[in-house]
Amino acid sequence: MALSPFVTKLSALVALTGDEKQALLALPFTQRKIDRCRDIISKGERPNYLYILLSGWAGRYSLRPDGSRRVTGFLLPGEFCGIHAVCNAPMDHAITALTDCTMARVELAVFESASSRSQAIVRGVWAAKLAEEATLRVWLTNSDQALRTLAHFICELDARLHPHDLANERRFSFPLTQDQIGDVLAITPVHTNRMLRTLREAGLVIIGQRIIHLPDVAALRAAASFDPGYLYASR
Amino acid sequence: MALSPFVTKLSALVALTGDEKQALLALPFTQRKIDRCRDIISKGERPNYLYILLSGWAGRYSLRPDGSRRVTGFLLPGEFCGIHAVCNAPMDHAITALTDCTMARVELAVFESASSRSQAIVRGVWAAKLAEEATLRVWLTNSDQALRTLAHFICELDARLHPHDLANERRFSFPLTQDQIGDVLAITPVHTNRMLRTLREAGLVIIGQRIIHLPDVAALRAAASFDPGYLYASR
DNA sequence: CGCCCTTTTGAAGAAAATCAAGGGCAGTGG
DNA sequence: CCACTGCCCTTGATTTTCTTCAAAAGGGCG
Repeated sequence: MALSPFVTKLSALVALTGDEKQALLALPFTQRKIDRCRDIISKGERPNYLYILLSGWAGRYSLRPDGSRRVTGFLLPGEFCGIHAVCNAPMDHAITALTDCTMARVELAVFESASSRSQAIVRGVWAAKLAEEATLRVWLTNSDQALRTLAHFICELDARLHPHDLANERRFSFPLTQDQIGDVLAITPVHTNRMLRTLREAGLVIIGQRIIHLPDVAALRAAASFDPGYLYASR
Repeated sequence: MALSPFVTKLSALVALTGDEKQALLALPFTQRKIDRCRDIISKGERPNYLYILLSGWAGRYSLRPDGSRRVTGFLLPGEFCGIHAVCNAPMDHAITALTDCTMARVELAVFESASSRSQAIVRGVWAAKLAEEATLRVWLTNSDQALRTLAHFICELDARLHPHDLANERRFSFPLTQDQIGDVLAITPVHTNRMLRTLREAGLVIIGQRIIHLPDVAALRAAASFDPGYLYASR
């Protein structure tokens, strides 16, 4: 069931019937692997597909006049992009593989015909879009202090990766380099390193060997003033 | 023709037929004035209307944990908000009157029935939404240096207010205080003042008496690395 | 005039960038 | 098996950018 992460993701946003889930799982798609650091969609492109991330982490980014990169959003397994294309607009930004990725591509026309038969699917896509927009606003609002921004970002990743996990301690794969984190938070890698050290010394976040350990999620969320409401993942 | 700014705005994004324009102008609406600094839509609300700004400037904003405000987007005459509500989601942010405003409200059901009869109107709304999203990404990407961010912001306002003006010199009403600009750029009002002085001394931007004067738009755009493509206002 | 709001400027301090240098570790090739 | 290389992480010292605190000046309006 290769598309099942997509179904899981949509189910977190809206209630889907068994038939709707089956329809999604039955969508025809092509699959391909993308190496880390390669673009999945380039700026200016007009994609003809709905792209669904099956494994790995990907990111939306833009370039500054000086050539530096700013990551403006994340794609985690089950999440999608390319929807842009419904109005045939060129991409205003690019999407890149932050780790090695596996992507599924569904032809837009095929997906549209499936969604035309289900109001819930349409609402799910809308909800995902709204959450993305809300996330952009949260990132804008939170960009005042690097330490809190970093803590908030880690909370967001945790909440998006484990929407139903109620435990207060977490340990999960965290494949980003400090350079990449810097591109996300708009700070230098040196400063990223120092802020991570501060969080480590506070006993809130330990990263090592591409694994992150959060000994006390509640304390981390408090430090970050994190409220997951903007992710619209209440279901 | 009270809704004509709305028609003008949509026309800038998609081609509308005479019939479509007439249908929009014939939409029933209620009108009201909102004083500066008062909220138009609050956070958490589920608006039942499409709100169209007829005069004045409004802004989307969120509050930080410390109570300070971050403006995450602008509404200029003819632009709208409340579309959020199509999926009955609560507002993740609030909308406030940055100056005294006049707003029109159209019942969502009424607007939806009008748009169901015109694919162009639907595409116009989508295009506006995409431009808004692209703008959020540009703001995120550009938040590295206060001077360039300020110059870029002024370029954006100019481009949105005068999409068809090809002259290189501009003079127009600019009702924001330096406090408000600070809330937009996420810098202190003191620093806003200093950056404005720098732009004034460079002969790029002169603000006084709620009027802004741009003696050399091309030079300002160059200094800001401003490219209006993300506004999707090519028409 | 006197009040409030806004703008302006100065001086000191905090936050983050920049510059620079090592160190660990995995993979590669002799 | 070990040296080499490339990538990533870590830390220190210095400089730039922006904030904070404080004070004063301008402008519109009762």
